[in-house]
Amino acid sequence: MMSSENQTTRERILTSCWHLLEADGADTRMSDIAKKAGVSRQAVYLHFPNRAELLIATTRHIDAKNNADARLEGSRAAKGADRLDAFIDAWGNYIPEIYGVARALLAMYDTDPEAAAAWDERMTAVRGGCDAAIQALIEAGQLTDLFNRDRATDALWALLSVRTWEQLTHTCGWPQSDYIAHMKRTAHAILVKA
Amino acid sequence: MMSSENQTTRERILTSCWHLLEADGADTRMSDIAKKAGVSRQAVYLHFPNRAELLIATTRHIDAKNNADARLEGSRAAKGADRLDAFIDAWGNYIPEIYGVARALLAMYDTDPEAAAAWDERMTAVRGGCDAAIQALIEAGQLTDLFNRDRATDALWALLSVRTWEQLTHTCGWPQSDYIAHMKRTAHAILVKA
DNA sequence: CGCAAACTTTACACCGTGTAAAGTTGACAG
DNA sequence: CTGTCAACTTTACACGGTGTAAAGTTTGCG
Repeated sequence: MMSSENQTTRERILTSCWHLLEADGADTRMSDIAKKAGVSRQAVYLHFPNRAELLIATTRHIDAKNNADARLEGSRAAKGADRLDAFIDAWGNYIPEIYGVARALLAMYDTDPEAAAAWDERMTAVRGGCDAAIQALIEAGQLTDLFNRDRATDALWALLSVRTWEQLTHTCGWPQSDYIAHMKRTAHAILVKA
Repeated sequence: MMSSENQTTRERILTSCWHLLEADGADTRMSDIAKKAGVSRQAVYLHFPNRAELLIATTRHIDAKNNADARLEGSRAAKGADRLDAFIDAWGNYIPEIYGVARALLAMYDTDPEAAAAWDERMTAVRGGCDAAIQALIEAGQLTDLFNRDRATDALWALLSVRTWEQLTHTCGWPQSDYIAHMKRTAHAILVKA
């Protein structure tokens, strides 16, 4: 059934989508993507049922290309506050990679339930990473008394949101390295026992 | 020219828009607003040239109803870290008031330049408030050495963003008072000299 | 009476998404 | 060399929301 040929076109659509979202922004149209992939607009619908699913598939494609799981699991060895830092490094430096698609998905969050569900799923996974980092702090006896586990996870999760990254790096123009440093400092200041 | 009658209809549209955005969310249509105001959809266009301008006018209307300026200027008397707290109280407790319109405006940020400009203008004003609070810290010799004035303002601004408020109170379900307390604690932890 | 402002009603252009279906192309199986 | 099947193209269209256009209605008022 020609799976290698099929993959090639499908992949061309995915990477076109990816690159357009990175460059042109969240309002990229189906026809733009098709054009860039060198394919008719209808052909896109042969591979993806709708815009939301295309975007979702694109995130998965990016994850695969970036070994996302490996990058985000790399922090497992570290203990206590070191693990917190490792997680901030891993996730904080992964945000730029997915930012384009994230923006597009967020833009349709209010109108498209499928897009909302896809985004929520991803963010839940990130929250899982936050929780693991907090758990490591607890095990090392380093978590402030001011938070229980849930609240500490919420606080870290909010701190590391894509929108906060967007504001500091894009709106305020902070270099990525400054963003990472600031997040580590802030996370320590609010979460780690003195 | 019947300015009181005119105002009445215009105001009915504005408050309808306001309440619908608070209840139904950011995807409220022009026709919904018209219906709620007891007026034809076309009549809305007699008062506002387009959706963006209606939303902008609605924020101004809300500001007027809430004495926004007074609330946000109330912190002027306080000095140093007290002023920081006063600003967090004022702005943090004002966010819920404008959240509905903010969401709608943000939703069209990517597609409508007018909406983007209006939002940016408002957020610049908030940044001004952040800057004044940081300035108060500097004057009291209480700002950490780790930040210069600009960076400290950026950090506070990002911390107090509408989206972070949204995530903590809506997604995580924090009570408003917990949000305020957490923001004060965090702002102190990262900005105020020990 | 007659004008004018505020509004209604009807109609339509525009855009982007998604559906539907008939036509083209090329590989490969018998 | 022929028939078939999958991948893709082309054309056409329905839908929903925004915004424009223009003719009609109501009401107050000089």
